[in-house]
Amino acid sequence: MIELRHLRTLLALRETGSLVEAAERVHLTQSALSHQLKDLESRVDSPLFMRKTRPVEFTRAGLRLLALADQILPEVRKAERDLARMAGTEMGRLHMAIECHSCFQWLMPTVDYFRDHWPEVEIDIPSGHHFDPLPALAREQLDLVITADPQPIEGIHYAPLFCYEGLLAVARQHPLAGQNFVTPEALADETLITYPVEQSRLDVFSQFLTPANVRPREIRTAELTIMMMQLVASGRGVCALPNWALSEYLERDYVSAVKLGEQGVWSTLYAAVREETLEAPWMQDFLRTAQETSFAVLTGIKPATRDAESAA
Amino acid sequence: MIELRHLRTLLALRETGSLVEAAERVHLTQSALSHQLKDLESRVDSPLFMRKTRPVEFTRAGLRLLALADQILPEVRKAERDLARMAGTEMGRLHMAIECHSCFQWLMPTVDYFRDHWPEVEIDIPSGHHFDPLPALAREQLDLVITADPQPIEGIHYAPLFCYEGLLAVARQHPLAGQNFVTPEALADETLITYPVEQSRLDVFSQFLTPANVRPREIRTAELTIMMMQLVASGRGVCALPNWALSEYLERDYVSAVKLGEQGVWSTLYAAVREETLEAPWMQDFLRTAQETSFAVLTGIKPATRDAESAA
DNA sequence: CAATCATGATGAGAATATTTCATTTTTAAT
DNA sequence: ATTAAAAATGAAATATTCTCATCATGATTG
Repeated sequence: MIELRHLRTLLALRETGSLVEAAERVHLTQSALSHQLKDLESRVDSPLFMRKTRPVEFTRAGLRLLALADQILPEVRKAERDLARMAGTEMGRLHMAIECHSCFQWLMPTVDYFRDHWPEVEIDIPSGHHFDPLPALAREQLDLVITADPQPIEGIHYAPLFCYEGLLAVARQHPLAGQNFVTPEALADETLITYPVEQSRLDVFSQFLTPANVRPREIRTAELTIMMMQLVASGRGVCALPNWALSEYLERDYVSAVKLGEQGVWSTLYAAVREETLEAPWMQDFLRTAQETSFAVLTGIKPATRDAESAA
Repeated sequence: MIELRHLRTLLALRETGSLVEAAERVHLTQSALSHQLKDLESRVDSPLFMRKTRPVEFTRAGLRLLALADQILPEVRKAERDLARMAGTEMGRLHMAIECHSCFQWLMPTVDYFRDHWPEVEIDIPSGHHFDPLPALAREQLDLVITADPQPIEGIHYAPLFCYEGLLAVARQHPLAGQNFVTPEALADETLITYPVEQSRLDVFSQFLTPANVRPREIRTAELTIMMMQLVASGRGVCALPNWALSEYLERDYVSAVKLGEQGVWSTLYAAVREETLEAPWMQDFLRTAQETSFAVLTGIKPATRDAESAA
């Protein structure tokens, strides 16, 4: 007999494209998933997907099960929500901090969904906090932190959301436009536009400029992505942003983008939560929604793994 | 996390009204079900039903889960059907014998459903067989037998369908009409109308008249229930039929009905199948459909799940 | 072209979860 | 009250699911 567990696994597999990552998402080992899927295949007496392709490719049987999963798992979630509400356990608090400034773009739909469906949970993104988010999380001043820099802290769980590449946005007529990639040194004579946060929190610095010991000629800050784009488009500077944050401007040929170094600069975003709150049904729901939403945002670009991207 | 197993159990519990019977239906012990439900209640953190009433009464949380079950289990079954078809395993044969003559009433919808959804399975109700059905089942001449008299035979599984009471239909003006119950002796002067089958297969004889060593004055036979009803209504005899077969005539005050003896005469109908064929997905589907349909007939409820499906 | 690396498969044993058995408690009926 | 049926319970048995360690495979790279 098919069980919901199997359907959840298949969804994770479709979203991640590999057993290893799917396993991480459902909190199991790769081995467990391999066994589970083999068992499922014997139950339905058909292969479900091909393992030799990246990302995995589903068979007709696999697609049929995915369709079932898409159809019923949301209903199951709805029911779980209703039940959690009936249980009448006092609902929690969800105060978030977001280290990655561009994340508002895909986080806001998740927050909206959440406000609709868990009205009892007090949701907030306190701005202008001066404390370090991760310790504040451990101290229970925060309940969730979106971060690209997971530090192992006792009692903190990091749920991976997705992987993205940082690109350098430049004006279309800029000499760097059209290059395969830029070297750190090439930025020494540029004006770099960033969000107004510490440099150590910006991937361009921590993963690109600082290791090469380069500083840009000038640094300007802007609050909003659209403002950065205007500055870049008019040739008043360059800026580094996640691929998905740039995609809409690239499609409209508003700016150009170049890889940062030959390998590119990659990060994985995590949602950090305390292990106790991880169990709460609303937290589970939030994380799954966040993962799905981010997946949806990214699918316009490509599957979220580093290898898949750099291969392309 | 909720699993499909839990939903299937809850459905069985609603249909049977007690743990003992629900357990039988899902092929588990009463103890297992008690544990499983307690576990489920702790997962959703609410009681699901009251055990002190017969039949059990569901709480709001229990009803919510039942609604979920009604919604998604039919979809799961559809998927399983599609998968069985994709697996391309050769499809079986379903030749049935029906010992209980009135059963055609509720069996026909099941057969129709089945023909639509498992066109590959060769379904047939060979009539006019002269052999004993149960041995013929063991001999693989038949694949399913509807019977009220389960004899333990090696390799034969009896899936209980439902329990019913045999009632005596009499004319509205008949002296027995209105009595609380009839004694076997009261039938010694009556004309008894039966289906044209061996007396040993009729509950009135095997459970009522024969133990009291009484024979009715005369015995007439009729092929169809409606014909029996006409004879009874016009005072030309009495006849014993299952409560559910009589209900439509009782509602229209066409005839009256009396209990057979103080305790009544009760039987359970079983679907007998060979253990090997029990596993086949189409057989599972047939049995579940038969159980649901018979349940629906008994409660007078049209099963919503079937409607939804046949609409699609 | 070997060496490396990542992915997925596999077998054995560990850890969980589920089920049964034997028994007790509870409830309803006489 | 007494009894019979139903449900709960604890412990043991069983089944299942998972992890660990390891291996095979294929791709990538120097």
